[in-house]
Amino acid sequence: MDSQSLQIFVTLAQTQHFGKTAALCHLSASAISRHVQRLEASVGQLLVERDNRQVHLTPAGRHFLTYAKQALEAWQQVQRDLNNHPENLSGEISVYGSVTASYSILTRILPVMRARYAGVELKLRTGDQANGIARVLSGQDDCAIVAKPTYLSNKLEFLPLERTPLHLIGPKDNSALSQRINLAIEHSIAPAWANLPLVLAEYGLARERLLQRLAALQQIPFIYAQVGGHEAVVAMVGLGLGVGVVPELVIQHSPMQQSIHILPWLTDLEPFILGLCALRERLRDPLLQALWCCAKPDS
Amino acid sequence: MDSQSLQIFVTLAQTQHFGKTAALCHLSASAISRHVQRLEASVGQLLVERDNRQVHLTPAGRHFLTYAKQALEAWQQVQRDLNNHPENLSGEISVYGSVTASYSILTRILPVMRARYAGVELKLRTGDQANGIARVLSGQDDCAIVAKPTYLSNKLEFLPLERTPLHLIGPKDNSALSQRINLAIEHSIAPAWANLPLVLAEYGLARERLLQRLAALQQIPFIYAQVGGHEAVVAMVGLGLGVGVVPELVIQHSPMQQSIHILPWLTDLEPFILGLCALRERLRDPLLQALWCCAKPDS
DNA sequence: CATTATGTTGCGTTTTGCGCAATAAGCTTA
DNA sequence: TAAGCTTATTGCGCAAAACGCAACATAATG
Repeated sequence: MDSQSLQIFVTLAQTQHFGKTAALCHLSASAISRHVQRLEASVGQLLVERDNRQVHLTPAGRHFLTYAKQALEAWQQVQRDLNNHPENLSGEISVYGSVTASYSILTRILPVMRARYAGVELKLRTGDQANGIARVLSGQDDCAIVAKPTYLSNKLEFLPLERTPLHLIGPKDNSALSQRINLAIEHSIAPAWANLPLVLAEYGLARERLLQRLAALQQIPFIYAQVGGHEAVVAMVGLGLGVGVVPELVIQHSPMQQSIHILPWLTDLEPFILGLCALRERLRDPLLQALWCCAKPDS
Repeated sequence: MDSQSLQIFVTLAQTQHFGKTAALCHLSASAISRHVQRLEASVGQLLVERDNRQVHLTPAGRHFLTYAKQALEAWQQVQRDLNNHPENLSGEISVYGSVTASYSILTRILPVMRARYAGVELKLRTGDQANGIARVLSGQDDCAIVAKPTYLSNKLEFLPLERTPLHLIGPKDNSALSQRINLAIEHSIAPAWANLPLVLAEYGLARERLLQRLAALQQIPFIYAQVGGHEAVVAMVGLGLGVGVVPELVIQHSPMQQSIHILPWLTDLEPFILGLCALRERLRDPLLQALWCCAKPDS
């Protein structure tokens, strides 16, 4: 028995759907399936009636659900008690991050913070994710959602939260560029980087990794445009202006998702590790600690 | 959070000693240490004050202990509920196994059975472990504690419970045999099997694995004696009559433990997987099911 | 009858957990 | 004070568990 499996079971009971549960729990459907199977094996009883079309709880499952909810509640309670969350804690923390990062990460953290510390105001500042570390170091913001850089100042503390791969994307329209790309893909021809207009972030990890990689391939890139933020890269690529490298999360949350596609080149770029970053010194602030605790997996 | 870690924490709180906790939980001390560290990390609070000489709980640890006990109790309760243990279940089950097997495995299962089903009488029959499967197949006993054989009849169900390596043991006295062995070990000489008196079990997995292995090495064994049961092998080896192969568990529980030692040869024999074995057909009997549930790890 | 939606299974890869051995740190004894 | 013991922790190699992907099975839908 572990809290993750219980959480999954409770979610499944709510959604009545493996796929949706998988999305909510950041796992694959097969992982959900096996979690439930393990649970059933450990109690020796069928908990969920699966019907390939709809899922609903068995009587045993309903009983187990009340247990699971109570157990999770007790677990959260003991965590609150031990960190003796001063629920009258109040104040303001500023969090810096890209729109996308806020979307995917903050949506999980914010409700927990709200519930535990009604008095704490989170001030969200959005901008290019690549600026995050600088803004934390300079004290402009209390913490930031950033990708873990290769080297990290030891003044900073980093809490890893999510991992997302980097993809090379291209436009999906009927432009000459698209057709050239598709032709190359169909014939499994390596891309001609010197003729492939590149939309790059002005700075940041995605830019570095792409350029390093091309250098290693002894290719000279044709940089068409440099923009601030991955969201802008997706937008420009979607408009057919070139190809670019962005984290998968940005693609998933982009309104232009339909206008671009992932190209089968450079598929082994090192993925982004997204997480919270703050000055180690500042982490002694109870407000930041509270945020840190809420952000931790298995909160 | 998982039930194993909670159980470990509760045990540690009782024993106040990592080593003893490790033994009780069938783990190494380092594993215990890391379990506690994980727990502390997940609640963000020191739970145990370690002093390299004595361990005692912090205030947070005492609070967590009450939680852990309740959580484990609730978990056991929900398992009982779901299997709707008929506490007035009564009857008799016969369990066959060697003295050693009973010692190491039944001591864990019996208390649980007693607590849950006061009315069920467990009849323990001891004998050579190697007979277990035959006795179950012939219906003489309801179930047996046996080592998992290479091939298992599909009429049988096997529930793995413990794993214990096979060791080659020799006498520790000052006999000529001991001296010859020690000399060979000191000079890293391979054993001369043809001159090394072997004490073998009459039949069973340990015998098979040893003989197969020697055949693979193209060695002709000098079989000095064949006896029934691993315990007897240890006894004869302890008396200085030869060397033999027995599971580690048998050594640990043998009164002759001081008279023998493990030889550094044949160290990679496939280990024994000890567990419960019963006829699949008979497992529908609620009494056997009850025993099965109590035996399961994480009961 | 083909199609779509959805849960499960096989398989290769990654992550986690474990034991062993070395280490560190306190207590006891000479 | 130093040597010896006891006991928790850490580094490292390895084995088991968990995960994702893709293929599969099955039932509702058009």
